[in-house]
Amino acid sequence: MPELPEVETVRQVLKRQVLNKKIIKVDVFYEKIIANCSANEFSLQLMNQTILDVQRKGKFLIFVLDHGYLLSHLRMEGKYWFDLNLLDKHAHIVFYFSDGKVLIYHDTRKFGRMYYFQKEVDIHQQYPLLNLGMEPFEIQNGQILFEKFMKTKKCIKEVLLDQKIMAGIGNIYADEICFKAKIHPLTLANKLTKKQCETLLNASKEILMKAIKEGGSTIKTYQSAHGVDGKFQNELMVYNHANEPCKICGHSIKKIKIGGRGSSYCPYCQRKR
DNA sequence: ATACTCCCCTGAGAGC
DNA sequence: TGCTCTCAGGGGAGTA
Repeated sequence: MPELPEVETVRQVLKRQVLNKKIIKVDVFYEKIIANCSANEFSLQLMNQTILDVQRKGKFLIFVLDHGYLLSHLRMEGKYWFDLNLLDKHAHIVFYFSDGKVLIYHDTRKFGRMYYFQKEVDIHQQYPLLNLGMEPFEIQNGQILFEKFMKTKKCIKEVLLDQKIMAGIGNIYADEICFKAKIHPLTLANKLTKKQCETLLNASKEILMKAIKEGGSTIKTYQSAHGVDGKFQNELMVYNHANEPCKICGHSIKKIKIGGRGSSYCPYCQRKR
């Protein structure tokens, strides 16, 4: 669920809540969340380590510890809570700190994944970060996108969701970016002009920045922290607005399936060319 | 390399 | 009430 703006919001919340805390115990109730080692080893490795920083790359959270790194991908429903009273059957991992505080990983659909790496490894050269493309903010100009798009046969909506090409964009923001750039989501990426690539890149940066500023989008159950709603859902132009009039032109927002994902767009503002 | 299809999970809401 | 179906901010494996 969470995309770059939501993960960034979670990162900021985490940084306030767990920075410099020392882990004294880790309970893993659902082992498959731990992707690259056993739950036992995971707990053992984390014990007695202090959280020195919380970083982010794309949709991955990176807990920097004194002897290693903990990577966390929230996928669709992953979230972090800080109150032991909120423990329920969907709380899969609990970190206990030396000051008596806790960090709970909660994930209704159990899609989220965590990875532990020793400090010696360069995590950016290691799966799963290895294949991540640059974030829109790191891309200087549309020319760079244009060149990447030349090499694919996919439509722009699928390309925006491909983390290898650009990292951080998910289904909500992909639709919003296409709308802002006035590009039909089924347009083949290799047919986009350099000017459109420039527009698309700028739209990506603007929308993601604005969303971060607003604390992300709170749709359905998702919250950056328990009881904390984002505000960007109020700014959404097409996502979650199927069959409603377009806020710009009044035509009805359409919803179709692209690559198995629901895709909303305005058939008038985003005419195919 | 790319296109499919299916899978991992649970819950909400629609339709009957 | 209860069943069945579809859908959901993601990503990966297996197969042609």
